[in-house]
Amino acid sequence: MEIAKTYQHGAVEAKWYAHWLGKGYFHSTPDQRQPYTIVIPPPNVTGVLHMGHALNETIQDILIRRARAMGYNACWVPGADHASIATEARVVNQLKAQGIRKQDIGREAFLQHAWEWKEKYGGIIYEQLKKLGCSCDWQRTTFTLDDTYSRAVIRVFVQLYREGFIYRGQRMINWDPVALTALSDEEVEYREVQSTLFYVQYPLEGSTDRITVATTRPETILGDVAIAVHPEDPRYQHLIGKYAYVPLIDRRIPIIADAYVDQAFGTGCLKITPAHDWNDYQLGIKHQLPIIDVLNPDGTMSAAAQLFVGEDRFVVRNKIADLLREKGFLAKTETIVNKNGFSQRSNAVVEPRISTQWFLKMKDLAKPALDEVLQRQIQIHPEERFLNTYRHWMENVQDWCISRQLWWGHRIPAWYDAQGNIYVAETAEEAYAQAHKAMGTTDVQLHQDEDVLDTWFSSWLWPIQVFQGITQPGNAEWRYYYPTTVLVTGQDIIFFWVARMIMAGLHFTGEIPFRYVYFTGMVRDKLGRKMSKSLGNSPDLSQLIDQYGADAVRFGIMISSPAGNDLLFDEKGCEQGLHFCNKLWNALRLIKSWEPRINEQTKPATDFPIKWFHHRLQAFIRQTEKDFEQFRLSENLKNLYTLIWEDFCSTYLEWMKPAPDADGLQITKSYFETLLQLLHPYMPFITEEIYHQLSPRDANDDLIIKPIPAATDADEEIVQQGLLLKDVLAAVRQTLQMHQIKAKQPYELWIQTTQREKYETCIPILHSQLHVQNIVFTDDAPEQAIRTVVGKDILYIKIPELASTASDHQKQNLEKELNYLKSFLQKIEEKLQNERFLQHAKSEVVEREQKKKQDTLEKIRVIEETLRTLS
RNA sequence: GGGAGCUUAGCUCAGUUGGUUCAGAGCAUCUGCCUUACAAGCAGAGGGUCAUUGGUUCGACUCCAAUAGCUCCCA
Repeated sequence: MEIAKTYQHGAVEAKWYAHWLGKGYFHSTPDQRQPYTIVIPPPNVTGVLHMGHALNETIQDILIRRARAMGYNACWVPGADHASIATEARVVNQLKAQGIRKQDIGREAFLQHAWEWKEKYGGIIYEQLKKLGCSCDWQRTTFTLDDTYSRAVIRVFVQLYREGFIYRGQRMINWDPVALTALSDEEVEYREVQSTLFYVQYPLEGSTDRITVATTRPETILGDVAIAVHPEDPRYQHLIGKYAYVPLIDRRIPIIADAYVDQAFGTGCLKITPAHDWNDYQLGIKHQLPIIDVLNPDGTMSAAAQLFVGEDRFVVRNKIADLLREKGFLAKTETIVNKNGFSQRSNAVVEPRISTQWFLKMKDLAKPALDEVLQRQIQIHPEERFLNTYRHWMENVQDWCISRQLWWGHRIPAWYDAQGNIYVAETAEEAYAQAHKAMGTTDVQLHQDEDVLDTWFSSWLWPIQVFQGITQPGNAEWRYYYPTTVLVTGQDIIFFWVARMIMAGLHFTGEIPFRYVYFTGMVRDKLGRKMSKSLGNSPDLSQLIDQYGADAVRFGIMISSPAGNDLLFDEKGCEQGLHFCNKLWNALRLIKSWEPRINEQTKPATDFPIKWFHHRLQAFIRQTEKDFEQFRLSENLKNLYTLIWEDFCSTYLEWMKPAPDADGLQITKSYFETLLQLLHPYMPFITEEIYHQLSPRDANDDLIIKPIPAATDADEEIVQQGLLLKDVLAAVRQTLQMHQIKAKQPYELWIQTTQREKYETCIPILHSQLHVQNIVFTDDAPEQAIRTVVGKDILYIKIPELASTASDHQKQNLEKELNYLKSFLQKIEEKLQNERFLQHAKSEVVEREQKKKQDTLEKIRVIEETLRTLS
């Protein structure tokens, strides 16, 4: 069969994905083997795959494919979360475009629209994962709003409520005035913005003086209830205990002292607005100040504000400033940079707001979750970077606001009676039963809480509930797959997800949810900027795959992403991947071209290449085992790339030319197969394709499931001999090139060495690689020859017409080398003469230094001799 | 303001227990090649005071401290 001259990725990738699926290779069921389990960090159902996902999912696929080939029962569970805020926002917008408001159609109808939306767009991300080659067990696809999953969420809510972890209370929370919902602390992003600092003068009671307060939020002065100064601030001692008037509305407020106030900021006077600022809220409680909420939920001014009622907070900010200026209360303004909180989902400026919400007490849940990690029951990679972050958050954890004022999500299973009593139960029937019992009558009307739960309150159960561990505790699948093996996720959701999954795992099952956590960095562009929609610097993944092929894209992503480091994505990497595919393809073409020629071949003159590559390969397989233990995927891929390109293609295959015999061909194919196996996790499609092109295969003989052989011991001696041979080849070629000797020009190679046996087996290779006429061993320098030095050996290139000279360049190089060796030697000698070194250093170290000294002396002798004959 | 991390070749990064046969890779650059697998290729070359300063040590890219610059997290 004729093999195409270039590799065509498109058709090949579609073909093999369908083949693997058809064979059921991705599907896992419990059996005798050890499980290797990964649960996908569920992407938003609203999402399309971006580069961050691509990095994440590629890593997971690499781990799962490797595990599958190492004989584990590999199970990768895919799925998505329902993304309350994001999805609801999409659906609301879609309805708005049709002139429909969600309040008008009601909860039921709205949810129907939302489900339709989910059916239509929710699967996009799965198709993209398939395109990328992800070997997920699609039969296990889970969605956080599935019926059973929802039951699990409700069940744990009820459990935690009964255990006293969940409470309902009025507290200050982060409010998203656009999405009209509470947010958790983690859903707020703080970013620097340019703001105006307004210096507002408050008239003092019983005086014509004024006190000046600096604020970036003049609209909130309408909610001011006090002015605070530092108790030791000499400027304001006389004012403590006095009263001032809020400009424009003339509210009489006290001037209080509190050490919290920063004397250096602004004027050293702080206005206190407990309803609209976290710190003011605390101060308000401490000093028993009233709370005046001047904002409506949508960020407009409330009736309590008295002025500008119903107008937006940002509009009012300017209007108030103008009015203050007009009335003479505005002393001055300056521009400053401060940090504002933004909603991760809607990007609205978050408003601190006092509101009644449901909270989960975190302290007692966090403690065991921290301990397990500190005791390394769960190992974080890379640890040095993220363990401290994890610990810090866990030690300072705040209660988690878990209610959201939305409809798309798990409705809070709490019912209220007319008196406001709360009944928390898994079903309405149970809630009624509770109410009947409590009230001693069946004449009760209950109303369920309107709010839903934070999306993360469902996804923290993910590793347990994808195996029904909550709804069917102790079931066989759960027992088999849980705890899962490794969680791969971005460092940005360490708190959202990782920490809470560990808490949930320990609390609900008594076991950790996974043994390893592998954190990836952020994907940035090649200039180091975060990828974002607004910058437009995020490449379209589908387009990238169409252009380069999924294998090349996976290669491009992995080749530059060491664990935990940010990945500076550059399309160049994909191009390199594409070239690599081409290289592999051509290796296939070469090997296949040998097939019809094996009969012509007699036994090769040396089996050194075969021996050498065998040991080289064994050493690599062993190293690979270590690399995967330490999640050093990028390094492993780099080394594999070099092994294939340099050692296999440029070295081994060249050394086997013009063609091997039948046995040699067989061995060559088996080497190639092993390389393909090692590469398969990174580049699944082309490796499977080449595997099948290389030899006819039985029906169930596919690379994806072919077990990777265990490494045998590598003979370091033979590996070294290969390196020597490579050095000799390079030295001769370099010398020829420097003397501008054409490749076809005949010459003789004389070798002066004390390790003749190392050369002898390789002479046929020297002949085939160097087009040398004759090779001889010598003990003396021949006449009329160019010299070059390899280690302790001297090579002479004899060309009758050329004088016995070296180029200046070559001399310089030798001199440079000599200087280096001499200073090297000096340092070794100093060391060996140093009493304290001999006393303190281990005996192996001293021996090694002595060996180094001998070797170096020998090399120096050789170079000096060469230089002498050159001059 | 509190905390963490980073700083090695033009760029992106390796360098695992301190001991110059380890200062390395890829990309980029330069030179020579259309050698019958591959020009998406082959064969070579150049390039670094390992941020700075001090300390520990017989010995520091590696450990410690300070300084500078960068990044991230938290408030």
